[in-house]
Amino acid sequence: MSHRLPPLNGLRAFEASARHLSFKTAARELGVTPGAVSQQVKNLEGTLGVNLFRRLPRGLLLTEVGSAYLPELSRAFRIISKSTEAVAPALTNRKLQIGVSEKLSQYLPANWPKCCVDLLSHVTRPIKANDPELVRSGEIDGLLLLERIHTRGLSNEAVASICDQGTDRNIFFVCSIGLAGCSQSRALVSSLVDTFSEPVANASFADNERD
Amino acid sequence: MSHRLPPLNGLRAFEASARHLSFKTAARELGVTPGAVSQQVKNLEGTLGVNLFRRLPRGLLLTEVGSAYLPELSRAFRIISKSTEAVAPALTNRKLQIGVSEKLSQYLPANWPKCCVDLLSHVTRPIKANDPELVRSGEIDGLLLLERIHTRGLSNEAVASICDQGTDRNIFFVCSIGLAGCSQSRALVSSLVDTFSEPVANASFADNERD
DNA sequence: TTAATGGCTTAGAATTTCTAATTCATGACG
DNA sequence: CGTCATGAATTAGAAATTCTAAGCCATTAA
Repeated sequence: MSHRLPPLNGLRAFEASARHLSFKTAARELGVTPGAVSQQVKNLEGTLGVNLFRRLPRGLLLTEVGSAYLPELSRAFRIISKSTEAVAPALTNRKLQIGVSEKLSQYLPANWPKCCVDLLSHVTRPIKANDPELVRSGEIDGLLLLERIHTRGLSNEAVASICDQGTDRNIFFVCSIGLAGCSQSRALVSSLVDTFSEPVANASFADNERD
Repeated sequence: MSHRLPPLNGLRAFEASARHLSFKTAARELGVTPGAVSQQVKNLEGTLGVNLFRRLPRGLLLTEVGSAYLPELSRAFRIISKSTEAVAPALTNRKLQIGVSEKLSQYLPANWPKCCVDLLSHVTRPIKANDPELVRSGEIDGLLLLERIHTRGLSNEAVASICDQGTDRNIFFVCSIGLAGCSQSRALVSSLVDTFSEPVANASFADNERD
């Protein structure tokens, strides 16, 4: 029996937006721009012929239809998610969701991490982020910054260095202790080292930054 | 809580292929070419890191992993499908306008579809038609034929078989992808199956037709 | 040995999806 | 009131994905 299905990516966009009641935050979760989410949801509404959200100037409200739809979709996605985990334990070698600071992203190659051999099998495309709370909350797995910041309880290592307007600056990798040194982290770190070609000397550097 | 989801279109391709145990027939259901389905599934297997099918020279076999995965996915898709119908009734309350080929109409009961219980609440009385362009243009919703025809971008499935002068022939149902599997289509198909009393097996003989 | 079948592969085309930039409406605040 | 900041809507064009078409291969059947 074949299924009648609306556009699946639109559903995913809707599900995330509805959980956050925000295209903006949904976009961050999905790793795309808010405009993309807005378009996906709009397209979904178009094919369904109903409105799922009421758009407010500062956010979203679910319509009645939307709130009837959401839990079902969440359930379906949860089934997919769980059964996928069960079926492909290889995914526990899952890709890490990485955050990169605005500043640092200017120094990364245009379509990093795609440009690094094999790196995309270890990390997803990064979102813009500065906040280690995102790591604590599990929203992202790791964070790359140009400054050392206050990260009690999190691993925070200088992993490479770049030259910014004549002065050397370190790249710091923030992640949970448990993730430090896992294969994905190692792949990430060594790709950064390669990219910026000069491995960081070991003990000196890490401390010339403010919090 | 965000979901870690594999490529959704790949999942749909896998689910259809697994039901049919054939990329070729799945492709018809999905309205694309077999190559496209093959690619989607392969890509899915790649991101999962496991094989879902064993490819035989003449068809497919589910791997252990694949057969554990299939029922869960079917369940998820069914949830999506049902909740979508519930949520967008505008799309589902409408009777489908059906076309039937001259040839086939000779084999249908005299006052079909009136003779089939409940079918008239799902489809209107059919017009005579052969041309899938009418489906593309939206002039009709579905087309019943005795031959497989070229229908790029449309679903085209063998749904029942009749005996025509000693030889078995299939009845093909052409409709837009979006309409495949909707409640009306299901009602139509199952009434045909009932009428001609011999359900069509899924992968085997539905395919000895050329386009 | 020949024909047919169904999956695989590949380049390039077609389509979808995304980004980046701008616009708009609202609410907060001095 | 102005001025800002926020978040959604809307574009054109770029980027990425997905599809087709055509040829290949191994297998089966006649």
